[in-house]
Amino acid sequence: MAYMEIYIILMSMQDKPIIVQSDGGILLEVQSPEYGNARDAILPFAELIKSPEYIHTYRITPLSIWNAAAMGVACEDVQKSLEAYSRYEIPEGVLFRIRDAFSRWDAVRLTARDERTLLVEVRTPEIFSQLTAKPGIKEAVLEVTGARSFVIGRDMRGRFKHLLIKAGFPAHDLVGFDQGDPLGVDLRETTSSGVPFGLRQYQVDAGKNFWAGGSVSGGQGIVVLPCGAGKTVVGIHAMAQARMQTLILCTNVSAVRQWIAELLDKTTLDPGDIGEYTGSRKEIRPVTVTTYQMLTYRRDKRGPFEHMQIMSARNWGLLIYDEVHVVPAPVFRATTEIQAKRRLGLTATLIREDGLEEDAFSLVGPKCYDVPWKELEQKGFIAEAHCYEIRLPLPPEKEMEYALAGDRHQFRIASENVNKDRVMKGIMRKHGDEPVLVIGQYVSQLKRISETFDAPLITGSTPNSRRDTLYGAFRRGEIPVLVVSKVANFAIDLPDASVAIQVSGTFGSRQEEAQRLGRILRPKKRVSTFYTLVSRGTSEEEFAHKRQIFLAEQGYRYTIEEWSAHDVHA
DNA sequence: TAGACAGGAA
DNA sequence: TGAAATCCTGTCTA
Repeated sequence: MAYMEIYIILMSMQDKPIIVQSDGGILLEVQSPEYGNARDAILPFAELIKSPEYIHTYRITPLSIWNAAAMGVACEDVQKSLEAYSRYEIPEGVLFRIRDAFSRWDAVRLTARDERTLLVEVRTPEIFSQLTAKPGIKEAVLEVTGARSFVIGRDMRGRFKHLLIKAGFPAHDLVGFDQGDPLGVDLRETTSSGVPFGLRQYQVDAGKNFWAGGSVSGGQGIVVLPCGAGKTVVGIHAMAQARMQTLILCTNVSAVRQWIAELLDKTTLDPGDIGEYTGSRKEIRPVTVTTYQMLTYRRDKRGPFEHMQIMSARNWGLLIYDEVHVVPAPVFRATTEIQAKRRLGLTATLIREDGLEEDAFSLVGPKCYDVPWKELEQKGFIAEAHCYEIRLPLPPEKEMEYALAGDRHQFRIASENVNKDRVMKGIMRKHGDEPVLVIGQYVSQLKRISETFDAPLITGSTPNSRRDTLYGAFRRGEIPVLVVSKVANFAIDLPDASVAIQVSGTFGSRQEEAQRLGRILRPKKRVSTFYTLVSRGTSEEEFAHKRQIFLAEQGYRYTIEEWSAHDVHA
């Protein structure tokens, strides 16, 4: 394998753990004693792309540089970090592109001019002519006020920023924000159950960064924190600092309820101050919590968005985008219209697959905070977890069927490999009396497992009342094994288990994996163990790699175990 | 007022 | 690449 070769080459050399490639890719050796330091040094300006066992690949993109620049990282800092850990000289082309990206940051400034217009100032006359020739931007120019400046309408603020980033220039937005109607909200010193409540240092820092820039540029940005690090608390903190009416957007109804529960638990707000705007309730209150689907609902494809008006139903002072990496495009479009509102995005990972990261950057805001993992590790805020990928053979009688099947069918054969059942038995024996959660993708496979192990099964068609009963019984230890389908991705109320076994994964995205694993690997007293079962030599291995990216992103180490047919039957 | 369930959307 | 989950609305029942 190629990775293995690279690994051998790396191991045979000196102690510096990274190699910068001419395409901007960064290879990081995981086994190096300097791994942790190098990772924390490059993470502010590079994004993790691949994370197989020995070598992780990061990438530097214009967007990753702008995110860094927005957080106050300078070009020299990037250069120094790379030089400190790079085994070889850094390719000149890469340095050039880093400098170029930095030079584009702050090359275009947007400031308030009067009640109806904004002033755009660009760094050089060359950039001026380049931009004003662009379709869309050209039409937006109301008046040219100099060789490097022009005027646009206030209503163009979002559209302009969007066009600008597509043209390769992130706008530095210094226009400022609407005041928003006031809201009397403070953090409580003890939660409703009497437990002392205080912000953790990194939550304070995240809040500080979000407001950095004061009245003109403070109050827009994205805070990146791993699962379980208390993103909701960061949001609540921002509300308490803003003291303005707030609209909170979530991915699903469970998250809506969770937010409301957290607000009641940790702030001085009354139930009457907080509204739930979902399918079952339509409350608009000083603090309103809703779903993205609610906003994007339309009766038929060409019809209007029927609930989008809640964006302007009140004079909101702050918008919070929970899980900002999954915001649907229409919500971004709506967000272009309301650039005068303060906006906080919360996420565990900025990366999304469809290229909407530019929208998140230009319309919600640049990244304003992420935590060095080491800090979380040292303080025990990231769960201690052991992750195993177990590779096992297909049963001999399935091999021919697999070889002859089409791509789609192959994945299913690999997923439903019956050898997995045997391996599961072994795992359960090993963990004795610990509660075990079995997670899978195909309901038919899960049914089989559920029957084999005499364990209850929860799928999408399981009514909520039965789910609650089963969750409760599992939590109390009355049920040793619980089998769940994709509901695990969304169920916030899924009980903690210290052992999870994933028997089939998805074709799907990293976000989905992130969601799923994040729920399981929540910080808890006991060390958790996570197993992924993969059929060796099948298309499943490829998808397993995607899953590993998340684990590495969250700072987890994992181990690969190869099981032979003999091991499986032992 | 709450719930259960069907149907459509993406 | 496909399967299965979500949310919303609307209707019916108690």
